[in-house]
Amino acid sequence: MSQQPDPAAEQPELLPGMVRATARDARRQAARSRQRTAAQAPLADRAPVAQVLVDVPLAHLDRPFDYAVPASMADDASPGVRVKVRFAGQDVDGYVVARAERSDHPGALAPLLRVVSAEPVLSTAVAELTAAVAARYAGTRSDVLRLAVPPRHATTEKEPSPPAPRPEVDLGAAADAWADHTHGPAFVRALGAGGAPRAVWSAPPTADWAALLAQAAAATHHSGRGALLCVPDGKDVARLDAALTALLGPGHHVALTAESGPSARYRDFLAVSRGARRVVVGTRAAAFAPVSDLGLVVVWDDGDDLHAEPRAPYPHTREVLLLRAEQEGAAAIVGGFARTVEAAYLLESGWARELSVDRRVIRERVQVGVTGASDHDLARDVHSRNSRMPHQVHTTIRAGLEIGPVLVQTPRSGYAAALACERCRTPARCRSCRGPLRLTGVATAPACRWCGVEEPAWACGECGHRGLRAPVVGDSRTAEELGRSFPGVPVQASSGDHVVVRVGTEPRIVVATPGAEPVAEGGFAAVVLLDTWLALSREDLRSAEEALRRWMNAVALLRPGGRAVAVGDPHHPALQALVRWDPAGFAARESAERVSAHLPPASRIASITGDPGAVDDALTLLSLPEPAEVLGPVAVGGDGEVRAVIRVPRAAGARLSAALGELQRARSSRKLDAVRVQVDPASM
DNA sequence: ATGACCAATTGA
DNA sequence: CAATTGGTCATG
Repeated sequence: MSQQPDPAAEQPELLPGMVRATARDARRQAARSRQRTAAQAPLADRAPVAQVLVDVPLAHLDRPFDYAVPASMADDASPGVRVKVRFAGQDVDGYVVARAERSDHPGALAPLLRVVSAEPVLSTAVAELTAAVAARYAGTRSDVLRLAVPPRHATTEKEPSPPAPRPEVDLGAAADAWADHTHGPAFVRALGAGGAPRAVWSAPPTADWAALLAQAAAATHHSGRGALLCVPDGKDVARLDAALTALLGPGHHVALTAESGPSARYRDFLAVSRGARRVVVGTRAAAFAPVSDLGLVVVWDDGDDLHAEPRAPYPHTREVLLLRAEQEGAAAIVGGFARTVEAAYLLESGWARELSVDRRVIRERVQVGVTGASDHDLARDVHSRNSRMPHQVHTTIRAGLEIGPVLVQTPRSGYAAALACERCRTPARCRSCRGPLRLTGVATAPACRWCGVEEPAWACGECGHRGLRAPVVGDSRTAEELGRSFPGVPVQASSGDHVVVRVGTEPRIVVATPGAEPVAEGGFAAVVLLDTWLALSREDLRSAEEALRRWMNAVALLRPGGRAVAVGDPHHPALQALVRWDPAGFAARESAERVSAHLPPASRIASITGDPGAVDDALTLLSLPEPAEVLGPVAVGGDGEVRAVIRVPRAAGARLSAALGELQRARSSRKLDAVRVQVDPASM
């Protein structure tokens, strides 16, 4: 034991802070001797120190603390178990992350109060993952842990998790299923041989994506490793669940969804954490599932905003899974019918390879056309059904009904609040600030959403027309109109809380909002996309990417040989990409545009939101990496809050996250007003 | 968060 | 001079 030299003895001229530090040392010394004299229960013979992550919401306390392990808890207090400890005078919950022979802590250690349960619920891999996710999103580990570990359910914990039967996987059949994809069979064989290939998968229209992913999971299972597949919603979980059951039989996999209650949720979690189930499918919450010996992660349709966690620190499923793939050496598939710019970036950076089907093959499978409202129709009747549903829509539906069911996709009602010119569909904008106009009430004048100026005498800047069109054409009205046009044909609506999951082969019309499209047995005979201009008029960075994703997801439901028609502007790049079925080209172009506009994923951005004073303090406290740009702060929402946006080149992304984490720790220890920090916010 | 501690400030 | 308030630091 070497004695620390007393700084006061060597440096006569002291800063005031150092004097305080000496006083602090004296206090600490006193506390130490007090504890040393306290009566102690016998400690564990081996590894008497437990490193514990305590569940406190403070950023600057977000690290493990050492505790003494009483002999009575020596066996139970293993890494991953829940414990109760005394912390800052309070009894708090925590997780043991490791056991050690000794501690770096200079003082005496407080003992663990209690091992809540000997069930190890936090695996080493997931513990490391939560650290990486917290660092990446400048959040606290305790917030991430709440997303990763479900609440305990004591009665469920007593039940055993029956082990899965030995799987029988036909690796050859799995490779064959992917035969029409370039490199597909090789990819699947690599999974089966224990490899960790990484792919961005552009699924071709009509593909049974769930069956293909099930084959990939089965091949991974064959290699003795686990697989984790995350999809946007419960409907997709059900579809993948069914595909896995069909392929592996029951008892090999588990489906985790938000719908199941706390007991079922914990039971399924335990089946995974105990290693009784190695194939897991679920929604975004499943991204943290403690799959043992993880061999493959899959995110399907990563552009769907359901993959963005709405709770702090707002992690995205794709990012969580890609972190896992890196940390656990697993293979990865980022798949979808459409392609996000983030997926395109994975290819550009060489992190992943492309899995796709030759475009010539795709064009043989489905035909996609665009039809605009003809000038003739517009001139005759601007309000008419004809301009919204041109002649070609009716012929496509009629031809489709000869063969089977027809899907009509219509944007969600109230989906875009912006108004547009009734005649030429140009979005209506404020004359003073160019902001979008909206209606605040039924009998009021349109007003600007940005500056609030009213425009009672608005006229279209493009065509001079004075009529405005409110974009509220609900799916029920569309269904009504179609019912009149096709008498005798059953018309079904699928949207919101009335989602139709499956339809059969018999002719019918299904009117669905994006994301609520049913799957048709054998595929739809025809697909119609209405009001495409509406999705494109949205005020968002990703509106074109998002629109194309929704259209492709609908068109993909066609049967081979099916036809689709979209009503819209044939010159719009998103519709051209749809017609050519070119998700790769579109994403690459968007990606290039983002690079030149310094937007993600080429840049990393973060937002700081809160009261003006708090945001100001935060920006002062923040030591930004070079180079960085601060935009704002600007007012956001009606409650007096402001938001500042920080932008750095992607290479400085990790340093930005670190600086923001440092900011949160400094802020929390100095009791400054809270600000909300979001790294890569889902929407701006 | 919560508490301990110290220094500066206030009031009689 | 004591009582009160505010800032800083630590939490094992």
